[in-house]
Amino acid sequence: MALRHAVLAALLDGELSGYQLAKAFDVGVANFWHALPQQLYAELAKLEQEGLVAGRRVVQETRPTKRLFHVTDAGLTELERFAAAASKPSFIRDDLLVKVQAADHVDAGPLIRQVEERAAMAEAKIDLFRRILRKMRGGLGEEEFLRAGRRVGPYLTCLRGLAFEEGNRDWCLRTAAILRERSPAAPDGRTAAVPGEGIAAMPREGTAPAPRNPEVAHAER
Amino acid sequence: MALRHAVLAALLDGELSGYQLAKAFDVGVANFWHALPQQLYAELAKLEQEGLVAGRRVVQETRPTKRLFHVTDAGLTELERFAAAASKPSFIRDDLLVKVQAADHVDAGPLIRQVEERAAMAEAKIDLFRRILRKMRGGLGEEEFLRAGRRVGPYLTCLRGLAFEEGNRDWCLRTAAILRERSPAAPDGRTAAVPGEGIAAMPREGTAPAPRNPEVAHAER
DNA sequence: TATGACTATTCAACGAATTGAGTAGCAGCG
DNA sequence: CGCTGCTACTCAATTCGTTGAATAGTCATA
Repeated sequence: MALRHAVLAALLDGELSGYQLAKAFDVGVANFWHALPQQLYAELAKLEQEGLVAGRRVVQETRPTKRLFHVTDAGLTELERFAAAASKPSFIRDDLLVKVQAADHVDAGPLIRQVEERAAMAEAKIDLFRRILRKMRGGLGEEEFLRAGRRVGPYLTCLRGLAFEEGNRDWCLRTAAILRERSPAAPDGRTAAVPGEGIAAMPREGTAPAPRNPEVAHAER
Repeated sequence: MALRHAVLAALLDGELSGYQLAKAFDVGVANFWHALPQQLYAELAKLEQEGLVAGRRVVQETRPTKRLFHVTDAGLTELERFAAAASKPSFIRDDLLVKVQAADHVDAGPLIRQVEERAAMAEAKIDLFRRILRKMRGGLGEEEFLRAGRRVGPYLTCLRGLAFEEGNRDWCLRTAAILRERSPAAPDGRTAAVPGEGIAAMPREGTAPAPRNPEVAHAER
């Protein structure tokens, strides 16, 4: 139930069309949420029905007519309500982490390549975020802007995005180096996986009073 | 289509029941994916049908009978295939970031409280991750373990989780401090929001050759 | 001796997200 | 002149994820 609020938050800085919104949410710049165009159009329609946003039609000379949306007072009230309610914890969902989790059972070559690719993507995002931050604070220094700037919300979320991508890059580079070193093969990848057993991955530590192994009989299937 | 692979990856270190799997995926320890028990039971059933995992029934004295699952050869092959295929970029979805994005339009008090609460949660996870890492590497130093340890996949993903939570904590503390300083009110929160206009949040920079403002006429609704 | 918490799983219903396709005019390129 | 790509949006199908509830025995706590 939070896409709607993400949309409201994104519209706070001025009118946007569904299309512009989609750009903002799609490409890397979605540093606080992610969504596809179809979802956004659908959400805008719902928000408009409920009176939380309002749109005005803008006819253009050379391009298709578009509709620019802005947050209404009711929308602001709803955002206020949302902001005061409890947040659910954020969680990561990342293909690449799943693959690294399985790293010891899987061909290291392609994995290393993907981790390094991801490092490069992170680097690109870091550059982008830095540019955006510079633009937002205008001539001011960061501390100054954060103390006195008019609108710091987007700046703060962008800072989080920056730190996230820096963490990503650092971890990817280190991980790639480690996997490369462990992988006895050619410098550009290409290895057979070394199976390797043991050492529990997940903790499954005694939260309960240690179930003193109540297993008794085994029947299959 | 990656929950299945997350399950396979989690089962690599030994048999788990749906329930145990749910624990691992639910509480903080899901440092590479997140899912609810119902999803996991459903996914296990599908995986079993497709022969990617196999379960054996374990009758227990005092507790309900459970089924322990392990990855089959076909499952390993599928993981291998997955690991070699392209990854989709990871994205963040976080309520709290949405709220901070709207920080300038919203009551600062509850927000600050939530950000600080999140910092504390991050701290707790940091402790947990550090304990897990220590346990995984046994007596060895980190570098040593990463060079020579048998199973580094889970260690590496846990390192990412640790760095993520450290980033979370640092950002939350800084953000809380900034919002507190900007908020003219009592030291424990309670402020009226300062509306404030301008400054574009999203970049919407000229990716296309600068649409030289083709707006012409406005009609409403 | 209730009470609630844990183990272990299943079912149903709903809402959210992804996939894929389609429309249609304009701009720039070779 | 045809091609690709951009703006701007819509529709349908399907899968994925969340919410809520139920069952049923065991164990520790008050």
